[in-house]
Amino acid sequence: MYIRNAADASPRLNSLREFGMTSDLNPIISLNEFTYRRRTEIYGEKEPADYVYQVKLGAVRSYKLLPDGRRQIGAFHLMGDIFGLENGSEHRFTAEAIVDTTVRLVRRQSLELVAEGDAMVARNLLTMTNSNLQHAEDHMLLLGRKTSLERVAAFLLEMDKRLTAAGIMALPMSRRDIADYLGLTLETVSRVLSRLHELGVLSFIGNNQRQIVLLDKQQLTSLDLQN
Amino acid sequence: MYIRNAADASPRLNSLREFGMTSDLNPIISLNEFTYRRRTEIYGEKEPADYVYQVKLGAVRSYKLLPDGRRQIGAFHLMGDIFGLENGSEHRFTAEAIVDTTVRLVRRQSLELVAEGDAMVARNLLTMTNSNLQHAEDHMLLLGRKTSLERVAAFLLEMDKRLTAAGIMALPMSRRDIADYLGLTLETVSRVLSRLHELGVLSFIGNNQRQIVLLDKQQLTSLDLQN
DNA sequence: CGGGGGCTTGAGGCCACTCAACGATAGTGG
DNA sequence: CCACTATCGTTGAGTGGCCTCAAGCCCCCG
Repeated sequence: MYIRNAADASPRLNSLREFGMTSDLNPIISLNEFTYRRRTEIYGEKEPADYVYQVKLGAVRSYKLLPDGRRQIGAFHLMGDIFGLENGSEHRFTAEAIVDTTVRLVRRQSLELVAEGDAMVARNLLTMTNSNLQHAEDHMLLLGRKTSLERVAAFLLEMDKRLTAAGIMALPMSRRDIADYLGLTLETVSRVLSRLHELGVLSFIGNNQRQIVLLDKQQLTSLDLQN
Repeated sequence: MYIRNAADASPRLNSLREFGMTSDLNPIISLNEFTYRRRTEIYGEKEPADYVYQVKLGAVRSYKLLPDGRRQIGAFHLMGDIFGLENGSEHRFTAEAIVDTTVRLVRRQSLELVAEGDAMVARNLLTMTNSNLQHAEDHMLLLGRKTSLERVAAFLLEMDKRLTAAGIMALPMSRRDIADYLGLTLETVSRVLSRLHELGVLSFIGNNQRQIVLLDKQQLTSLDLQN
């Protein structure tokens, strides 16, 4: 997918700061916003990585596909997360909006140009790449060696840290998304969640199966078998 | 593990170059060699990351352990590979010599100091971290979604690129290592290799089950279901 | 109100795991 | 040099955890 209408205009230094990609002496970089409707592609695997994105509102999934349709989601990007940052010139994942999502975007080239002259920015790039790496490393352990129960527990704890407000965790993603993130099937995810419900570890709000309250995080933690 | 006797001496600019971590104007960094016997730990998970390593001779496995002993190997480091490069101050894997292994090592601090002043070196650090990230991303797909046959095929092709000489691939690692890398059991790995042997895709040299000739890489590739 | 997507639950199956036996090899010590 | 032992690899039999297939419900949305 190519950016259709990034011809918005006025670059804002404020936003760049939020991007974590600026220090005081930088030239101004063009920075735009764009909104994607739910279930639309932001970029595809192997497309040129011309832009770097930050989620302003919404949620994004990054995944790889096998020829026969099997899907592995490598990460969910939530409010504030930066994604699409590749070193090579091509994206290594497909990125899709899970719900209607507004992103800020910067040309990769501008970013590189700034990084060239500003050690602080360059350092931020490295730090970000490194935290992506750490996440992937932890996820390899989960995918290679954990049971379905441990995977779901780890998922709930991860999401809890990232999107719980007022004790309620509002998941933007479907059971299938969770399954493809955890290397399971959607039925298995559903069964495990039911089991955790029966165990009194969590409970659902109203009839919405995506709004969850974690009643016993300690038990969840003990189920996960952390690192 | 801490470096016991890195009191060798003369820093060599040559080696630093090989390390890919120098350009012409750098100060000289102390660079030492050290040899680890097979099955000894080079560093442990959560130990301070004081050194960065390069395999001069031998092979290394990097892994995470769960409390009950389940192991996930994140990467094998072969001749020329650099490992132990973390952004944070702690190692995120345990690294062990698979066979007797000689490494070059640099203090992380020196490296950072040089990177500070030399954009070229800083760039190399980012590139290296990024290729580690790419490997981890591909491995997540393998661990989350591929069958045992596809995993072993992918493994063989990966190793073939890295350590085949004169048509013969001499694996330094055991079946258990391979299994823990691929998220399988050693028995499954052994069975799949036997099957590939029967299919005429590969053959073993002599009585050594670790020396393999790939007879039909094309078929292997089609078994892998690449990315 | 009709249709489709999302979630749950049940029944049955299969792929990889577990447990076990055995042979071969390499490393160790007398 | 040889016996001893641990490690490594293969193979078979049986099990089980997760997958597949299927049905049914609910909710949202057009």
